[in-house]
Amino acid sequence: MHNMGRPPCCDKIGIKKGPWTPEEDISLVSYIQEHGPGNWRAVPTNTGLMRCSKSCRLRWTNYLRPGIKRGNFTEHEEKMIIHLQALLGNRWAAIASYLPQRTDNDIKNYWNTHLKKKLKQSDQSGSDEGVDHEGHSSSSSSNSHPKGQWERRLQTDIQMAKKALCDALSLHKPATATTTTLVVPDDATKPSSSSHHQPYNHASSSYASSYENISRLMENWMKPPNSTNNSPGYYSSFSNMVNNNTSTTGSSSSEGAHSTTTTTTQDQGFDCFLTLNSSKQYYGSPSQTQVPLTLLENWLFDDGAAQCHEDLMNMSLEESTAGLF
DNA sequence: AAGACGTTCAACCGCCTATAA
DNA sequence: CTTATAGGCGGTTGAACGTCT
Repeated sequence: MHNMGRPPCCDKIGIKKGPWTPEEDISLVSYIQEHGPGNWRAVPTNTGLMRCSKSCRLRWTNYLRPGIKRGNFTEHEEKMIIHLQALLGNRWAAIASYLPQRTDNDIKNYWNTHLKKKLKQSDQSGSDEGVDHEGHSSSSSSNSHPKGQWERRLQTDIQMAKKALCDALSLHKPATATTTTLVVPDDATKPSSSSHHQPYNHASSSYASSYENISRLMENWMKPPNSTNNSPGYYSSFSNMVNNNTSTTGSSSSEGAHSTTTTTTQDQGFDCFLTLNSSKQYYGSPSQTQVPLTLLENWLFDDGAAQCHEDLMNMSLEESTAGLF
């Protein structure tokens, strides 16, 4: 019956598309409350949602998942995105793994709508922060390189190794194990593990508290949206409520090896990042998260590192791979 | 006031990898 | 080993909204 071609991700017949309604959101959220995220294929069947599994997953990970922050990127976050994009290329999921409250989609959107433009402008005015821009030939991976995941990981690893080496050589900070930083991007490219293997039960209590908030949200949903708000008004209230009340949320995430366990006031994204290690408990490999943070701290907060980074970026991939293989 | 134009971002598409059968 | 499938990712789209003329 089935040909060799790519199988459809879901049965297209009768599948609803487009924006999610509050009712659908409630349905999805309450299902996940009970069963946890994952096994997305079963979600439409069990919830009665006329959505494909992918759509459900996307809706959850990019919008409904507790602990995500929307809009209002801080300067720190912006800088991080710029640096990480230069380092990792357009690997939004990997980048998002360093910004626990942000989704890859959000970061991608922010990059495309704000940062790209910004960087282009600063590029034209001749003032460059030492950041390699998207579209430049020295960019790590986004353009002319193969798109296979392992290749991208390899590239990232190489870049990280370069950076670690540079840090080690520059010696302007105590060398805190920067040489073992290669693990994270790899993990970050395998966020699925967080949703599949995450011990959901461990976080169930925090889930529960989250969903108490969600039920309160539902009350809000029943009210007419705030007139001053735009279409996502009820969603905003949802997000705010969740974010403001899930200080111990062990959110499940398919975005990366992270969760949010920190207090989430509006501008605490970066603090959150710095305390990320406190959240790794849900995802095993406890040592893996901490180390790259040290690295990142070095080069994100040390302006000198930008220059170093630029130097690294100017190294061609071929150079480095030639040495490695 | 209204139409044109620009921007934002939620959601979709199609490809990829991992894995189960 | 091959095939089928689920889940994940990045690129792209288009409706909604904002700003300009």
